[in-house]
Parts: sequence; C-alpha cells; structure tokens
Amino acid sequence: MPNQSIDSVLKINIFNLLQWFFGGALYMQSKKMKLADLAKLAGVSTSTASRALNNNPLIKEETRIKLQALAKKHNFSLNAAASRLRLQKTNVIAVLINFDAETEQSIDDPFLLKVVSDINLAVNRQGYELLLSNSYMAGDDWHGYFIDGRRADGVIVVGQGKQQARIERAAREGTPLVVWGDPKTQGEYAIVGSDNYLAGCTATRHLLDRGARRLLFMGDPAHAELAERYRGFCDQISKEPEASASLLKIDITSLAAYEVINQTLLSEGLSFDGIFACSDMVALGAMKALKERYVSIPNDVRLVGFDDIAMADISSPSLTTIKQNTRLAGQVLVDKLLAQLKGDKPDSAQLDVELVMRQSS
Amino acid sequence: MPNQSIDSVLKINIFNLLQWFFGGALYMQSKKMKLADLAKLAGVSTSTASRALNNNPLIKEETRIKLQALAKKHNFSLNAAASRLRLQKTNVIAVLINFDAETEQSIDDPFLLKVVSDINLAVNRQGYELLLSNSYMAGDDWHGYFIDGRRADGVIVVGQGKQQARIERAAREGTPLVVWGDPKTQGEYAIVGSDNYLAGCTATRHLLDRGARRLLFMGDPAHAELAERYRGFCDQISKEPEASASLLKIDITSLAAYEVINQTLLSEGLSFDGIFACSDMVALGAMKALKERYVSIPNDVRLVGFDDIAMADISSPSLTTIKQNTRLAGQVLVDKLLAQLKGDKPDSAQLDVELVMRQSS
DNA sequence: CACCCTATTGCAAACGTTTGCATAAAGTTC
DNA sequence: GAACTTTATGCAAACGTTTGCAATAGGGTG
Repeated sequence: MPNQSIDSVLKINIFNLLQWFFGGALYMQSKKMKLADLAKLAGVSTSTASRALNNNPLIKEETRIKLQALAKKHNFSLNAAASRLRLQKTNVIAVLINFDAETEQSIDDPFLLKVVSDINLAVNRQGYELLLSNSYMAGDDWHGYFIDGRRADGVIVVGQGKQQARIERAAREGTPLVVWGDPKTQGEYAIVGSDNYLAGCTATRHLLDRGARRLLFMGDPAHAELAERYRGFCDQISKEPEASASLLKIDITSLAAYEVINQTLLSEGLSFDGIFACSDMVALGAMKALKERYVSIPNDVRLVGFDDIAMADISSPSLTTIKQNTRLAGQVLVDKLLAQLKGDKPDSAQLDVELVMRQSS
Repeated sequence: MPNQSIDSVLKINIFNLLQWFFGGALYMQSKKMKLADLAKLAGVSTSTASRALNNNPLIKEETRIKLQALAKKHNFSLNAAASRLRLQKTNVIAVLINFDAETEQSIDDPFLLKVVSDINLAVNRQGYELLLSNSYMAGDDWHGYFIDGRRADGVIVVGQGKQQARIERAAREGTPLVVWGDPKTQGEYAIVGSDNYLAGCTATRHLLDRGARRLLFMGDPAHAELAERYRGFCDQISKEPEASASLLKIDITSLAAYEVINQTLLSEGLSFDGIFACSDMVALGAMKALKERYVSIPNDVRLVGFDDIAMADISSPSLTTIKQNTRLAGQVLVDKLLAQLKGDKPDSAQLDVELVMRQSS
C-alpha cells in the first residue's frame, strides 16, 4: 500500500466545486445533491463515485476515501428509490401483524409488540429496514403488494391466526416468508415458534407436582399454537389417574379471562385448584377475579401463565409462567428469511422454552 | 354517460394477449409483469395504462374500468420503487423511537409500543406506510437518511429523550417532523402530547382530596414530559399548607420503582401516604413493594399512575391513573405531519387527559 | 367546408442509481 | 520493445414509472 500523504486524499477539484456552488446550490435552498453532483465535485465519473461509495474493490483506495469523505462532508445520501429500482432489491423486510379480528384495530397485546420490537432489532442488525404493516394495507395479495410492488424483499408474519389461506397463497406464489407461530404446523412455509406441546406438558406437570388435581385450561385451541399447548396439557392430565381437566374457551384477553372466572366461581363455586392460562394477560385477568373473591393463590389455586411479559414479575403474587425467548425468536426469524433470500429452502425452527417459577404456583 | 354493455368493457386484444403469453410469460416462472405488459395486453399505451390505474380523469371511464379489471385479474402491482423515483415521493412515514439508552436494545415499555401501534393505524388510514426505525439505523443525520435518501416523506419521533440535538438539527434542515413529547417545550418543531402540567395537577389534587399529605413523586424530571408533571405536582402541594413532598428520582422502569420503594421503607419506614408515579409501570412496581411489606393500598398509601395501560385495570387493587389518549395522539401526530407535507407550518398540539379512578386511591 | 373546441390517447423524456463493457494507463514478461 | 496482463476509470444502457406536450378524432358552429 502506498504511503502517501493524507492531505492529497482530501484535495478536491476546486474549479468544479465553484462551478457547482454558483451553478445553483447556493441559491436553491438545499436542492438535493445527487451522485452526479458529488462525482463532479470530486472530478470523477458517476460510475466511480457509485463504486467508491459502495466499497467496490475495483476502486483505488485513495479515490474511495476521498469520495467517502466528500460524501460525509456534504451529508450526501444515495436515493434509495433509485437504487431499489436499479437493483430490484429493497433491503426492506415487511412485518405483518396478522389479526383475527376483522375490524381495524390497534394491537394491545404486549407480548406481540415485544416480538415486533425484537424483530426490529434483528432486522436492523442485518442492515435491513422494517416496514410495519397489517392486513388492512396489504390486502389479500401479499405477494403482489410487497414483492411485485417492490416494497420489501420478504415478509415476516406475526401470528398464524385462525385462517391461514393468505399465508399459504403468498408462500405458493413464491414470497420469501417466515411465520411466527407453531412450528409443528405442516405447510409450504417456514414457521418459527416455541415448542408449544412441550411447554404445555411442562406447565401442566408443574401444576400437578404442586398438588393441583382439578385443572383448567384457559384459551382457544382454534389457534394452532394454543392447540399444541392444550395437547400437552391433556397428555399430562391423562397420565395422572386422579386428575381431571376442563377447558374454558375464551378470547385471549385479560378481560375475557376475568369475566369467565368470575362467572365460573359464581355458578360452580371453586371447582378447580389449578389453572394453565394460554397467556400472561389471561392469567392476570384470572388472578384478578380470584383475588376479588378471596381465593388464595397459590394455596387454593395454582396458576401458570405463558409468555413471561414484564408484568408477570410485577404482579402479586408474581406469576409463574413459561418464558418465550422473543429476543432469540426475532433473530431466528430474520435469519431464516435472509436464508430464503439467498435461495435456501424454507424450514421451520422450534425454540426452547423455560419455566419461570414464581409465587403463583 | 353512455349506456354500453359491460361485456365490451372486458374484451381485450386477443392477439396481444397471445403474443405476451407465448412471448415468455408462460415459460418464465411468473416473471414480474410491468405496466408496459399490462398496456400491451389491453392494447393501449403505457401512459394510458398509468393514468387509468391512478384514476386520472383524462381517461375515458370505459378504458379505466377495463384496465383496472385487467390489473386485478393479473394481480398486477405497480413497482413502488419506480413510482417513488419518478414522483420524488415515497408515501412512507418513518417512526423513530428515540432511546435514551446508548446501548442497542429493544423496547419494553408497553405504553410506547401502544403509541407506535396507534400511529400505525392512523398512518394506514391516510394511505401511507410505516417505516419503523430507531437511532441505530438512522444515525445522526436524519434528514439525509430519511428525506434525501427517499426512504420516507416525513418523520414521527416517539419520545423527546433527554437530549434533543438531533431532533433540532433535523427540523432545521427542513425535515417534516412531529414529535411525541411535551407540547410546552419551545422549539423549531411540532410537538404533540398530553397536557402534562395539568395532568400533574389533577393527579396530585386527587391524592390530596383523598387525604394524602406526605406525597412522593416517582420519576426523572430530566425528561421534559416528566418535568411538567412534576411542576404540576409541586404547584398543588404548595397550595396545601399541611402537605409535604419529596422526589424519588429513578429510571422509568417497574424494577427501579420496586427497589427504591423497598429501600425507602427499610430506611425510613412508612414516611409517605401518597404516591404519584410517572408511569403505570412505575406505579405497579411500587405497588408490588408496598404489598410485600403489607402496606395497605389505598388505606395507608394512595397511589396514582400515568398512561392507563391495560394492566392498570387488571392489577389488584386496580390502579387509579391518568389516561393518555394514544388513539387520538396517533391521529393528531399523523395529521400534523401530513399538513407539513402540504406546506403548512409546524405547530404543536396539547391533548386532554382524563383521570381514571380505580381502587388504588 | 373551414374552423374551433373538446375528449381521449400516445410519444418521449425524466427521475438517480448500478454495472457490463470498452478504454486507457501502467506494469510485467520474454 | 512488442505483447500481454493488471489496475483504474468512464460510457451508456437499463430499471419501471409519470407527465408535459403533441396528436388525433369527433362534433358542433357559422
């Protein structure tokens, strides 16, 4: 490598600078500078400027450093729209939150939002940007909207939902696609998620170990993930001769949980001594109802939630729960998607969960 | 309007269709169709096709309907990258979550995530898309990155943070910009937020009305929003001769709140009988510490939070709090930003808050 | 029929990059 | 010193839209 002075590196073509300056840049209030302007300033062609900024090894190091310094000095940014058009690549990943509700509404589940936030982190770390979307914008034709429309290079769907037709269609049409959901689901597309069956077993076994015998499952097995948890639940119950179980099929909200527990206590009295709630929000709703009726947790009823949201630690009693590793999930989702962009086949992944023991059990 | 048959509307140029079909579309695995292809199929020019799809009134209705039907039939989508390049407009709004922490980390505050979710809703309703970003991606030069880089037409910043240099720079450079923060802050940029001073007064007055006299403020007045709440707090205290106040300066997390209350009880005993927490998460952390030491809420200590997150209703005792209207906030933020895009001057807006009375006070 | 007016469409340029290929300069080998 | 290789750069085309302007057709009017 030549040992030349750094001064010469920063020298630029004065004549061209003046020409550009008085040619308009001074008068027009910060008219956007384009690559050609930068190149002219430096006295090189746009090809060279482009390659220099993109660290193309064809370019001499001296030239590259000079151009990058010049770009920084003038706060120059490449026009992403032009790049994307030329490259047929956006460097954007769309995250699609898959509602069940038909009505347009904002998301309220802190766990889902945490997942999105962790995906964002992983996406950025790979140098991609995150387009936050939902079925309202994307319509039914996800492939057309995102891929053909050149809005994103791939899609991460958060939540399988109850009907998976649109996911399947998008996958069939060749959309690079990863879904956060239950990885045991068979399909054309890759699914990343926790081992819900095992988690269901673990939680239920824990309740049984703590002495619970008349167990309740709160949630809606119409969701693929919850179905697996319920399966684990049932399997463990059946292994315990004296144990009995019943299912409270509810929406996954704390309010629904609160109401159904209230109602159950009212009509049947305390007919159970252990609850496996399909999410922490559901568990906390149930907890509220129990406490209001002076049912002691964990003495009268043992309670286990799912997700390990921040509130699980703050509630009193603090909530025993199954921790889903959202941080890792985000990373795996993005890795799987980028692998598809490089041509790999989609494949699913199952993440380990962890029982976090707290006071409620 | 001519009363012609609908059949003719859907008729297309068979010859051109065949030509396109055998010219490659059949063999190439769904090579992306472009506007020119669609135009050829319909037997019109790309200009006409473009105008037809964009509902340009120059185009005869018959032609427009025919082209839109054809586009839908073939799942045609315009290439957004090309449109953006040509139009110099992205139809994207960037949402930038402004961390204090230097370390890269995901967001955990359910309230902030709710705000983002509600912004998303409002953005979509205006036909824009949402680019979710953070300081890690955008660097210091927000104008260069988002605006010059043609990634977005405007920026919504969630959280003023402790240092506002980057916001001010972006505003100075002409970035269309709206900030979620304290609207009383003077600056070059528009701020939308709750009336934090009034909210602080309301919450404190409520505590006083409930009989509390030795009050605690939990939060960090280095944040503009919290400073206003604290100011309201102090003003109300000073109006009540027998009342005294002190400040617990902590990070805005439930854990910090839990620890500081524990520590205070340990070192000073129960030296207070009312708490105004700067957020619900802080309030819930405090609540946990109090309950663990058998301090009765609201008998011994009255507690008021801020935000009205979902958990406020589920905790027991349920949490009295100041409700921030995030739904409206999202809408106003987006409206103010779009107004700037149309050339209006930025102006701030103050939103009403509401005291939600529950059991904790 | 000449004229103008309106309604509808097409032509071609432009938006700002990136990159295959050609070119030029400099170094290497026989 | 001719022939070849290597290194660094420039030329020009292409990505897929949108739109100002020109053009055409049709209809009405004097």
